Amino acid sequence: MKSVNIQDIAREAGVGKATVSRVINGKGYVSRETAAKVKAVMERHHYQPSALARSLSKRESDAIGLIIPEANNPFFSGLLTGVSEVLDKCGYTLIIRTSGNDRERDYRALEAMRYQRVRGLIYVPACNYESEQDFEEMSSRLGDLGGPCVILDRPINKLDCDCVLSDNFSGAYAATEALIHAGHRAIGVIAGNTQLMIGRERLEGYRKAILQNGLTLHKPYQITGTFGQKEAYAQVLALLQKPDRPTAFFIANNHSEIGFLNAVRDLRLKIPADIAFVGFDELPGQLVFELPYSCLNREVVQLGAKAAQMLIRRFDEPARPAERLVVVPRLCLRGSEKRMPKR
Amino acid sequence: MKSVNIQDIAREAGVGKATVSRVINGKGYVSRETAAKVKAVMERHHYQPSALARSLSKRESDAIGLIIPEANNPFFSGLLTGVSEVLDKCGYTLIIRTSGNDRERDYRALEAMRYQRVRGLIYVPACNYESEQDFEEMSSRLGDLGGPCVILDRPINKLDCDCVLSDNFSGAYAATEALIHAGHRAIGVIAGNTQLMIGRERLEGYRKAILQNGLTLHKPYQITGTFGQKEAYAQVLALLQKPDRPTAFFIANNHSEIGFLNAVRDLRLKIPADIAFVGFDELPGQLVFELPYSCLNREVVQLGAKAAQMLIRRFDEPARPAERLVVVPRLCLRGSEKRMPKR
DNA sequence: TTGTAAGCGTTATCAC
DNA sequence: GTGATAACGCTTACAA
Repeated sequence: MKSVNIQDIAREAGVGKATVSRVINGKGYVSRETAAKVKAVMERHHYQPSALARSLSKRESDAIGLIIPEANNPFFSGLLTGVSEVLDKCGYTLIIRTSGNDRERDYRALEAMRYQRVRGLIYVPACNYESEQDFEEMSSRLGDLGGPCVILDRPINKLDCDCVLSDNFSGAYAATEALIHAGHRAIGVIAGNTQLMIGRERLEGYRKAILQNGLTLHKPYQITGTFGQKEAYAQVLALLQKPDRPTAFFIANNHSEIGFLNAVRDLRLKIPADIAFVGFDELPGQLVFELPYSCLNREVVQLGAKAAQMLIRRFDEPARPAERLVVVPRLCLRGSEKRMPKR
Repeated sequence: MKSVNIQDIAREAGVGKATVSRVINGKGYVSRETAAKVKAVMERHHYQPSALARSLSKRESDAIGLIIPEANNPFFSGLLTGVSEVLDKCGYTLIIRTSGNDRERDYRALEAMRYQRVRGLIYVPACNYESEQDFEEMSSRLGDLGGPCVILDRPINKLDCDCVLSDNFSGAYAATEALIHAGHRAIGVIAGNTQLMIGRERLEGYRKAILQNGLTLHKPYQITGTFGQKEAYAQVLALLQKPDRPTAFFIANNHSEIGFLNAVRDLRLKIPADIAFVGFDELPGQLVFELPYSCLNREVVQLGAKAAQMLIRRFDEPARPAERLVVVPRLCLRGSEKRMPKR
């Protein structure tokens, strides 16, 4: 890591390093000629100041941390894209870390960010840290960070902090209602991970829509606590083989949706003739194959961009009360929600 | 960015900061009791040293840069995942930046990495920098970086530098040969971006396979220079409507494959009965939908992990000759390559 | 308008 | 074993 430093430049230009610093930062008085001379020397040596030294000296880094559960998931890589675009544009540096949805790794990621003295953090927590103890722990850790934080996608209750969230409840409500409006009466739900708050919110949206529309909740139609594709597959397969199976499903997440689709395929059912549904988020490749699957659509890249903007804004107005942006997912009906006349 | 520093700890523990430093780094002599005392104070204050100061002092940062064209693409987010896993495990910090396949942004990314004084760089270039001038420019910039670099996926000719590449030629050759072995004689190619070397290598693999197997190259069957889905769509649509159309295609990349599939769908052709193919890389969602599309499969996450390992290894052995890892894509035949008897 | 010098939070080199 | 002290490369008063 040996390279020319400000001192070298100063010496060669025959000025003091303060002057070079002024030139670099374009502030403070410095005469036209001196500036030109210094610039020439800098160019000649391809001089690039050290962010390390600069941050240390200014007591303020230009690095921003991003913690996401996984990079290899279209939702999170969409967030990353949005964040990255904004930060690039604004001249910040992006430090990224994944938690694998694991609490310990999440803590380690937080510590790594503190170690790097990030100016701020954009954070998709591995879980919601709901118990009193977990919450305290998390509050303390976020406090130790020493900079602002924007919580993204997965809320942490009671945390007085900027956040960018989805309105999971409304989304689920709208999706379920779309099925009702299409004429369905027997509607099931595949709720996904109800350990996560977003999972529970979606389940509640479904329930509310059912009840508000004069239908009744039917326990066996509610597949909850399925965390992955496999579990969803098995449970959907079982439910669909019963005589009084639902005619439609609201499917609260991607993984479950894939399990569902596999089950439907194995049972040789037709969508939507035999079974209808509305999902949450586009499936990877759904647009590629132009499949007529209805879903709740979130502008994922936008979500990430918003979070980054919010964080940057917070740098300028540290005292402004915490902001809470809740984005309502857009319902995209493409046909899979339809109720077909009995054949 | 105000937090307790090594001085505060030293004062409170009643020792010198050198001692605290020794405790932090676990090297140098320090008595059991002193160490315990210091550790207690550090814990009490949640003390975390500053990577900034540490790097500056050691003249060596633990940040590693990653430059990729886009984050929102399964191939690159797979690389990112692999890189990230290895770096996390080895205690490095990951700084990421995207180029959008744009040369200027690529340069800016490189500069950002230098600014941050990354210890090393993992780099998927925006293009191959093939002209003499571009090459010189790039060499110089990589040299200025002051640390080792691993080139990933897209080679830069003549650059004496570690790299992790795919054997595009062999892959294309194998894919084309699979079509030949399946009984096809009229085989086309959709070569994608022949501006990029990987595009040309794939085209060459196709050509060699055709010739080596006693077939002849037919110009109209070779769709080259298509950069995206739209162009591929239009050209495939045109070609497939000709009377002497190919019975099969080797499709050199994802975007082209999507264009191809759309054209095939719009012409109501059946795969593989009417038209067969083998693609390069899995399509996003291909596995989800369990589509029987044959392709060349690269262990993407592995590729990223390999690059990271190679970089880290280079830190320890700076003098070792440049390493060049060329991974041969694995051919996955799932049915779309078949030649069906004439109906 | 410019230079000097005192930090910023570490590590590393010495003496003790 | 331990503690001053001088780097590291930069910014920022403060003088000049």
